[in-house]
Amino acid sequence: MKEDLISIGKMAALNRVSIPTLRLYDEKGLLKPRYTDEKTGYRYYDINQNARLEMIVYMKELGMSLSQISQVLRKEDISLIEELLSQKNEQIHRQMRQLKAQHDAVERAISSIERYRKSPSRGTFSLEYIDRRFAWGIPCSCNFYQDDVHSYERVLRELRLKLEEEKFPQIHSYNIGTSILRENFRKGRFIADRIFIFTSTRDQGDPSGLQTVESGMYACVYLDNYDDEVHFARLLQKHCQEMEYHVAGDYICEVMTGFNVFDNDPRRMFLRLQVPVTFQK
Amino acid sequence: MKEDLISIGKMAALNRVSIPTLRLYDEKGLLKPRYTDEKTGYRYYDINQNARLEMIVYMKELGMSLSQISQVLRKEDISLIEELLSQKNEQIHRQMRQLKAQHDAVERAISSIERYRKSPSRGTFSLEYIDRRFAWGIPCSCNFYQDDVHSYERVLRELRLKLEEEKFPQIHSYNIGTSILRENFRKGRFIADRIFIFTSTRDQGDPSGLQTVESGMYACVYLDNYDDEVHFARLLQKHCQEMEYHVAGDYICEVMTGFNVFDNDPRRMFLRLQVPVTFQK
DNA sequence: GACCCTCCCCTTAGGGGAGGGTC
DNA sequence: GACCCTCCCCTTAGGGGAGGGTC
Repeated sequence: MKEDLISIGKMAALNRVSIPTLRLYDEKGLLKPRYTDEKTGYRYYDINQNARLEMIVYMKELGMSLSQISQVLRKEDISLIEELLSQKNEQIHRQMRQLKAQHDAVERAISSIERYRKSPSRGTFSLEYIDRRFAWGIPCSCNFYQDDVHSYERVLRELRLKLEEEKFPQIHSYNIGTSILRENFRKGRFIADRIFIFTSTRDQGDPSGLQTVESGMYACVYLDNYDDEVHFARLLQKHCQEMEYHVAGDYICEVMTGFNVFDNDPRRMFLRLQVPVTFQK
Repeated sequence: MKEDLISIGKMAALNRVSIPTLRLYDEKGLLKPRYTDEKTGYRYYDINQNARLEMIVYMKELGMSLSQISQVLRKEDISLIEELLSQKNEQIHRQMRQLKAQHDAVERAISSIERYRKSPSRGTFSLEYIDRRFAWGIPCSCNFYQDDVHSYERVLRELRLKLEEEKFPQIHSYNIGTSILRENFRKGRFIADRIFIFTSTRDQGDPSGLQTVESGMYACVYLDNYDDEVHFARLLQKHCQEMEYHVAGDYICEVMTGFNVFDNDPRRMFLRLQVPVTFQK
């Protein structure tokens, strides 16, 4: 009988677990040594306890927590295992979706930084083809072009609140845009129309308010400070006149990156002002 | 100036984080309040600190740890962010692979339990078509049919050790098999040949020793205790003779489930003894 | 009265000691 | 001399108090 008993070190080596792990399992009641010396406190395991330890290791591989494992071992109920495994399966699916969303967000962040690196200098005009985008947003509750300096941030907070209600994941990783209606822009009236995020794909359950921003040629100007938006928007408008571009849609101010760690000035951002244009042939 | 300062509660509500979170960020130096009253300890934030808090929340969404975030914020180095994001991307891929493996293991466990529920009673003979399987294993270092009672477990441990060296994931979730060469089985000589795991797919990097177990008709018998293997293997052999099956390959003893929590007897398992057969037409 | 403060304890699954006995 | 013991502290990112001051 006695020769079947093995020390904690042997038991640990046999099953490739650590000694502290076995002590923890003893404490939690997951695996009590067959015999514990009352005087010395030495733990002695029966070699047949390997099977139980293997079960524990197996269930841990399945991603079960120690308390779940201990439940299963106490009740010896196969239905309970099945239930826990089904739950586990759902949890894994949730984690996968989350990981996928996180991956997308990281990818967005990386290309956003890359784009920032290669951004043209302040005041550069461009004429670019921009692919179709999708936008989700709300009307601006106040005109931040006129109101006080914090009104833009209030509007932004309203948007974020709505996004959270709609359960958008990673809400900080989308480009933000604000628009001015075509007619207002053409006449130099700065009246904020909508605020929204751009999302290139429509995979997140397609919240009802998703709008399409059509592809096309856009006249753009780049800048790096929010305070200069109005000034450069006027220059953009003049630029369109000079180049004889026909303004074909609403003006958009797009924040190209959420990253502005390198500067503590919150008004400093990487912006692209843009307006869709067509040409007389 | 003063009217821009807001209390911790306001700051928390504005950014939808908790008050303890803000206290933690203060302590860790991630976000120090603009002003802290020396007498009362009250924290007062500047409304412009929202931007920094948003950055922190954003980086957390990307899955970065607080210490990484604090690094980034201290150094204000965009290359560091890019590096961390690339690392993060790799980490996400690792986690995805791991999650996938865990999912497969859980699925295996669930169908294994389902199969156990529907298993025929002890001693039932069957003639089944078994699809092609893959096996990875080692020769048995001793003949556990003859040696002492623990020799099977020693051989099993050797297998597990090798599996770990080969970096098999979730090594407890595969069915285990042991084989006897065809000639030995036919002549009633119980000499253990190989011990291995069955893996239905060959997706895990295809370790070199992977062998194919061909599909075909198998004569089988089910039982629930390891100690009865030899007895039922002989019955299986006799059964083949009676039914005029031609034994066409090696005998295999397959452990159908890793789950034996419902019984503390380690020799109690759900087994299917099997041998491939052909027929005289 | 609502808000804020500083402790302090709690959560997972162990790892890494120190200081002291035991095979 | 190698092995084992019991504390005790440490890791993440906060959450939930208690007990006591503050807007």
